[in-house]
Amino acid sequence: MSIIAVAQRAGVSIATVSRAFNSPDLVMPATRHAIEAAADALGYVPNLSARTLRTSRSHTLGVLLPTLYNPVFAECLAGIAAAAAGTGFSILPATTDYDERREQQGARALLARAVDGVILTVANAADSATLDHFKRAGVPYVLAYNRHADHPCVSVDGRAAMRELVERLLRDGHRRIAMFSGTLAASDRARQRFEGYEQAMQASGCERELIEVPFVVSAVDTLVERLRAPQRPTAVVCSNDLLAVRCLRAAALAGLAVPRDLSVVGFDGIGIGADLSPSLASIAQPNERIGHECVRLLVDAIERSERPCAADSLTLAHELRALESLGPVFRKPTPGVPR
Amino acid sequence: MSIIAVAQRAGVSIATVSRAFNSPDLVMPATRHAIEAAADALGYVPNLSARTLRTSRSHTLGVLLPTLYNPVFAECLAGIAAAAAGTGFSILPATTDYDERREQQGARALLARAVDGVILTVANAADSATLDHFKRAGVPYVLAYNRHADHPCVSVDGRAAMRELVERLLRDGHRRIAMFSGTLAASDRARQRFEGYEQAMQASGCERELIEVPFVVSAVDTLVERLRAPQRPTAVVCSNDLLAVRCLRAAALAGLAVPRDLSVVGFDGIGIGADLSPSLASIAQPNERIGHECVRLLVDAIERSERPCAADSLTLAHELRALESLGPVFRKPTPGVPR
DNA sequence: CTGTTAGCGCCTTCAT
DNA sequence: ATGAAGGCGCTAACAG
Repeated sequence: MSIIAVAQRAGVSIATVSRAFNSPDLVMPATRHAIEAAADALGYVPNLSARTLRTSRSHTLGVLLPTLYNPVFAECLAGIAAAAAGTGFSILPATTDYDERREQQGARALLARAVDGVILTVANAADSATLDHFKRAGVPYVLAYNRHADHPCVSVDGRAAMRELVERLLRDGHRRIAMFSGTLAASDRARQRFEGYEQAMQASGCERELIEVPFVVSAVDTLVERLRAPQRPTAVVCSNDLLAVRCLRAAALAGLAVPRDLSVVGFDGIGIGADLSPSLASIAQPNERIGHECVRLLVDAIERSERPCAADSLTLAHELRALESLGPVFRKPTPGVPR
Repeated sequence: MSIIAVAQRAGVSIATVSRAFNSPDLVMPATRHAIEAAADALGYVPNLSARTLRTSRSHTLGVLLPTLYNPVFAECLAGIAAAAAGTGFSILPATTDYDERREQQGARALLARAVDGVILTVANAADSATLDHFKRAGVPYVLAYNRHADHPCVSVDGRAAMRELVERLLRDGHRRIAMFSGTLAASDRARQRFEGYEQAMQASGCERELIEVPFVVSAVDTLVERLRAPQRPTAVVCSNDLLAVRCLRAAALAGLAVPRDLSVVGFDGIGIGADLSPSLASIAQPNERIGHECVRLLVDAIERSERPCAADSLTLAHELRALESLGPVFRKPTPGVPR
């Protein structure tokens, strides 16, 4: 079933059929209708490969994300998929598992598939071989979650968000506020969030405490130990929700009630957080919307035969989801004996 | 950069270059090497669209899943993506949000993209317009999670799994075991799991209790109410982990300690379950592996120009993950006053 | 406004 | 074992 059959049935040439689909206003309404009628009488579906071969436009967006095991990215991908569906682009997802090599492989695979653009999250936007790769190849791209002045990004201001959060905790009476994070070296986002924590703490004169755990590893044990010590924190801010969930668990294992003895706040706003008990307070990012906006930015640029540039970057609003794990105000803890 | 440049540089015809890539044994080792050398000296990457246009093989697998907000499917998709990457197929994901219309749309979109095969999870394998659609179009497909004698499926035996679980709970001394499920009409899997529950309960002579909640809705309230009643269940088995998480929350809100006062077991084995507190007991499905096997089945068939058939179906082993929310044995509850 | 025509890059008979 | 040549379905000049 090709354009030819449609042309014959409609009694026009194939060029007209092509035009009727691609530049409808270039063809007389009458003939256009005849063509449309013929097309769906025959169940004609344009052949994307032929079109791609001819135009070297694949109408495909590559998506390179760290992992789908973190709901943040799954949610973002859902947003991307939904947005793409509305634009006639399809998406080609790949995950990197936070592995530099897999990131490169993924990039190569996407390039081989001739994607028209790429949406990706990298470890360090400031210095990413993968990013260079796309840049060199002239492939339009947008970063999701990463924030960097030199690249087009769709993100929230993690630094400010974390600063505000810590300021609020300080206002609530907390003094020993620790930050729980994955390896800072492995993620510019975690670093930016840490900076926000650092700034607020520094301004307050309170002592900072960073509990950094090697990536992926559960790290609950480290935390339990820390939470059992006499000078334990009264609040823990986490660089992401998955860590915050573990923090909740560590608190339970350490015999602390959340939020009575300890406030816990995550970052990301993954959906399941609200269903936990205590429900997980979090600095929520609009994950789905981030996906949407990435697609919009990218597709807009592509359709103008351009590439998104740093100036197109979007900072979306975050929202402190003050759920149960964030205590209302801090009451002086029973010293020594928690629980 | 096309096959022509490679041919010139290697001093052979384009036909030979094509063969060197597709049927290496048809060309002399010497010329083959020359071609390979030329190819990667030039950084040649075959043009998939041209190949697809010529062979009408897109080397793309459609993936139609209910949602990525449920980690089960995100995990499965990760498995699919990983497996596909190893086979030269790429994947084209779409989600349906459990909506019949979106399911149809998705199917149409995949068909329009000329996917070579489809991996999907439908509401009811026994009667699915979407499935018919693919069947009629002659598109090879494999069902993930669904189980039905007439279709190729990769799944675990949910009925048996649930039966075993309930038998174990009965052995542990539980008598009032309730099942917590989404709308049974909306999912054949939930129905099969319920059947397992039903069988075991019936055999034991204990009274069955199905707590069915409308899809998507949080349903915590319904459950809290039920758990506060005097004749409350001592164990709740859930048709999936997301519901089980809500059950955990409902228990907390009802003032019940899990597992002391109530055992809760989910279904699916989503990764985050193990990090909760109490950690979520669950009948774990090998989600990633389900994805892998779907790809394998489908690709094998496609490469033989066939379609997977019902006889190819795979039943993978499930595993009862007996984590904290499943109490060791049941101790008679303080009647009337829980907590 | 519509038709004719020349490829896009590749695979695949058919010869040799 | 290799080469020559046709055509997959479509778009984009170029004519008319």
